[in-house]
Amino acid sequence: MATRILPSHPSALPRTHDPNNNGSGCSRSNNLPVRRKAEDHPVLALLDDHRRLDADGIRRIHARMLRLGLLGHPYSASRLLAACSLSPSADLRYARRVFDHIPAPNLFTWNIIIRAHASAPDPRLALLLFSSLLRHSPHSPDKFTFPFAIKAAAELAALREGAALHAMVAKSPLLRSDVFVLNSLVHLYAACGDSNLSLRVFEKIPERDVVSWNSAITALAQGGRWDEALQLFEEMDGENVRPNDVTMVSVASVCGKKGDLELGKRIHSYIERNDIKQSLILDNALLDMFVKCGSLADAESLFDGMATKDSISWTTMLVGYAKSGQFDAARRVFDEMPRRDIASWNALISCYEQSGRPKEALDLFHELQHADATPDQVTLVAALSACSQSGALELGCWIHAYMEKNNLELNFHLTTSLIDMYSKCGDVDKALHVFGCVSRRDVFVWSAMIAGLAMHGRGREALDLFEQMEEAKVEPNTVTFTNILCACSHAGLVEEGRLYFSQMLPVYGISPTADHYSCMVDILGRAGRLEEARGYVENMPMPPGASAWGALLGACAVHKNVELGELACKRLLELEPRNHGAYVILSNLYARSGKWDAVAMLRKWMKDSSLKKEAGCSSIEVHGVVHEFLVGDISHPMKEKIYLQLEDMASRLKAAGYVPNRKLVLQDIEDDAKDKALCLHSEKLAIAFGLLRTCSPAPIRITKNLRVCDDCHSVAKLVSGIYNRNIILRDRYRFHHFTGGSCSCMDYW
DNA sequence: GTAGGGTTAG
Repeated sequence: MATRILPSHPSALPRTHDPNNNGSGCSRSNNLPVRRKAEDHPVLALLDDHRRLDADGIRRIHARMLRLGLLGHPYSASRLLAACSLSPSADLRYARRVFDHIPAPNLFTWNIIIRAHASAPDPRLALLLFSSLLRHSPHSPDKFTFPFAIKAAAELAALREGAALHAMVAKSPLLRSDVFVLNSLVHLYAACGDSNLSLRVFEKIPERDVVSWNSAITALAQGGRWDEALQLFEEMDGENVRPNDVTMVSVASVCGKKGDLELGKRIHSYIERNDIKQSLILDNALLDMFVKCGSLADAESLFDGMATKDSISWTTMLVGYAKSGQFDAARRVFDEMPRRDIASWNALISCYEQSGRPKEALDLFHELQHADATPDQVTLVAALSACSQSGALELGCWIHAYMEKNNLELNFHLTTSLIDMYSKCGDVDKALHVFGCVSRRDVFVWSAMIAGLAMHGRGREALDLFEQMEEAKVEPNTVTFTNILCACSHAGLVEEGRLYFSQMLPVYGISPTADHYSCMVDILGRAGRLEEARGYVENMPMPPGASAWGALLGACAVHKNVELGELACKRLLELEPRNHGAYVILSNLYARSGKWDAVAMLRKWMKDSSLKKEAGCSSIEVHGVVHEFLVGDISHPMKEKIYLQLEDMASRLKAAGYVPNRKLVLQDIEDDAKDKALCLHSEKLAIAFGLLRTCSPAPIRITKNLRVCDDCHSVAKLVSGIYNRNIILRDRYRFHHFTGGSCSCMDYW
């Protein structure tokens, strides 16, 4: 902490105790009608009820006190400072100016000004004032000072400064047994993320009060030690400390995090039985608990009965509906709530985005531009993630520019989101640019960049980056390794993949998870080493999941191994009976191997079991607006032009010798209809729209929710040559850059 | 001589 930059405090200057100096710069008149002690001047009585004073009232009293010379008296001055620091309309800059003009502030005055800053937006000032107190005043901090200073350190999660304060406390017998001081230390260590230290302090408190227990329970709750938090709650009883509303807030929050509805209901009735004080915060915590436990009915009935509600109450209900898929109800709550703050917007935007509804998320983000709220970092992370999902590069760029224009600080989270957005929207070089511009990178930032290079098939660069990450002494985590293995897979780097996989545990201390094994299956399978891949699946230390069997099935489809493919598909379907993709890949495998009977059988079976395929959906962004297409979509306002463009494409492709790949159509229909179904695939509609609405040299960027089909892949290649346009297509697994008639994936995906 | 610590959403 930069305590040295503290501006010198006026009180630090040597002072002569001139009775005529009232500290206001004017000489006191000797002609006061009645001489009275400054401490009981009637004007001070006006400050008694400072909760009711507004800024003007304080200013008037301040002026009178100046005229009367009362600010030269430490006690009277402290009364004014208390009023202007603690009144609800407190203006801290004003308070600070008053403080700076008090000639000899007493300890009470120091405590007030430190307290006021500890819970203000910049708690660093409280710590600066504390160090100024130490260095420039004749007073020593007391049992009142420390809780405020420690609170400031807690707000900043400043472990080093907090520990220094703790060390000072430990030297004084009076301080180290004061329950207020100790409670604030329990809170401090929790806020710094060290629940162990927090508990150590708690255990040494000689006479614990309810706040001690609450602080310790909260420390455990926030440290993810839910069961221990509940255990501590039970222990309170044994020590004859009655839980209060604050206790129950933490306990309810733990129930929510555990998702334990039964326990939550018991807690709810405990609150009613034990006459725990009602509070808005407690009601909100219970609401949140019911929502997290998935009981909307309980949440609704509590919400309906609440006498007062704030935007947290409304937002919690909104999230409840959204998380249970009732987006109309969520939107209704959003529209009905009396006051929407940025958090309400964030909640709905995030819910859309996290439920795979990026278009709704971005529509709402657009709506926010005209609303009475300002996007914050949470908003932008959610919006960027929605851009990533739908491939909305233009909007993503706009958000990036918005951040720069508004000097929004690029924290790790936002940096990661930006890199992820640029990578997933197809502009990995822009992602690299962002990566190169930030000076500090945590493991998530590095991992996102490695993932970006991986999905574009730039495996070598991804591995180089990993080496740089090691040189920068950033420890990789389990996600980093998934991304590295993914890079090896997309670039066909078999030996490298094998090497990194084998080093995970012995060198990096990270146990390979099912995901990592699946990546290995993918790496080996793609390279045609099917038996070795099968060995990985069968010798995993955990039961192989759908992703491992899926990787093996995909590899079998590429390398036309029907027997192993059937086995992998069977195992996959045992785990995920409704995995439509598995049937499609198996059917493609049969078709490629000329097993038409099997194709027909599979087709019939799928029809009989009325298995619904996840609808293929392609989106393309033009001038900041995302357009979505389903197969055969006729809902777009420009549908006539799009279908004319498709006809143009069909005739030019035919002239180039293209034959539709009917084998890929699973429906039992005539050849003509098959051709039609093929040419109406969502990615072709999006390509047609892209040809219409964008101009060379801008690439046509398309995002597809499923794996791109063989036929669309061939068409995209041809279109890139015939129309001389670059097409960048992102499918569920990777990017395809189509240029001059060929694709960056070398037809291997 | 005055006062203090702990709690809810995204």
